[in-house]
Amino acid sequence: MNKDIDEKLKSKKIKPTAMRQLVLEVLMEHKTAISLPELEQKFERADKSTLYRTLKTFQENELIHSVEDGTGSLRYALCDDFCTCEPKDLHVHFLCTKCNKTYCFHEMPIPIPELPEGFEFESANFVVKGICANCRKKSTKNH
Amino acid sequence: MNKDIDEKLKSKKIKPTAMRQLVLEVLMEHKTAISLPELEQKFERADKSTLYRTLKTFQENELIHSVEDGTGSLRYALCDDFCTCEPKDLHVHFLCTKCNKTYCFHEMPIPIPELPEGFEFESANFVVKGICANCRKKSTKNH
DNA sequence: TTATGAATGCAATTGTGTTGCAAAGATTGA
DNA sequence: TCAATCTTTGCAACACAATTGCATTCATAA
Repeated sequence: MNKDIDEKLKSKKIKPTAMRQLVLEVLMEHKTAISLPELEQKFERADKSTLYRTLKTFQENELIHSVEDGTGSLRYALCDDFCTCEPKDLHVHFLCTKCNKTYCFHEMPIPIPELPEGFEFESANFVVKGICANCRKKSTKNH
Repeated sequence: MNKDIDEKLKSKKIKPTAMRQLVLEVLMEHKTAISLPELEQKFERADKSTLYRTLKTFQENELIHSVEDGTGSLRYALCDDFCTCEPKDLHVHFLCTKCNKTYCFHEMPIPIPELPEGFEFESANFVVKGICANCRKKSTKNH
């Protein structure tokens, strides 16, 4: 079993069960944010609620964050190493309307707008939609 | 029946049926964005799928826009008079985590970030979460 | 008036998220 | 080492929003 995985779990104080190791492995291999149903399909035979609770645990311990990308299902992605899921760690996400993948733009912080009098900021969800670089390339290749 | 309502429908080329007049009336009275289940509750006896299709029609004809506010259900709100639901008309929405209302900040356009090479912008959904002015007032009153 | 298309109402289905509960597994203290 | 306890997992069931099929009703135009 990959050493990286156990260390990542340990650093977030998550008990490294076999299931959690497997889920984290999938999350690390997957370059884009993944939904619960998608995660389910990555396993031959795994229980939905176990995966669900695994993701919840990961999220509570700030190993992953979730994105409401408007596809109807929440998507989850690994946090950066020093992410503590505070406003400073919020970043833009990009949903490709062609391949339906959701990218984390970790290096692109969400701009915090000046709110009207009396409104108090807590968090934000910023999803840009369009065509990703990969799909763009494909669509212009045979042209 | 309110003259405003018929004119609004007419200007968007929507046939003014009784149902549509009623739904638009509710949308105009409601100051915040409303979801399909919420809309359903505004009527004694109205069919879900009719309301659903009414909202779809309104949206296709750019009378209303939808927000994915992360509450699990899409919310709909009236567009500004000259809105054509293009990128220029995109604006920030605010979800109050206390009263669960979603506000349109029509005067606050969504900042369009510089995307990485090859990514193409189409649309965006920007939802700020926090405490709204109304809830803030309430919570500091008896203090 | 009749033929046509649009709108509505009802029932059923899909898909995602969530919970209850019992079994299995891990941990701790005697 | 064993028993008691807590955690995790697997299965079943449920809640809820969104969506579709189909028959009926309604509006419109020939």
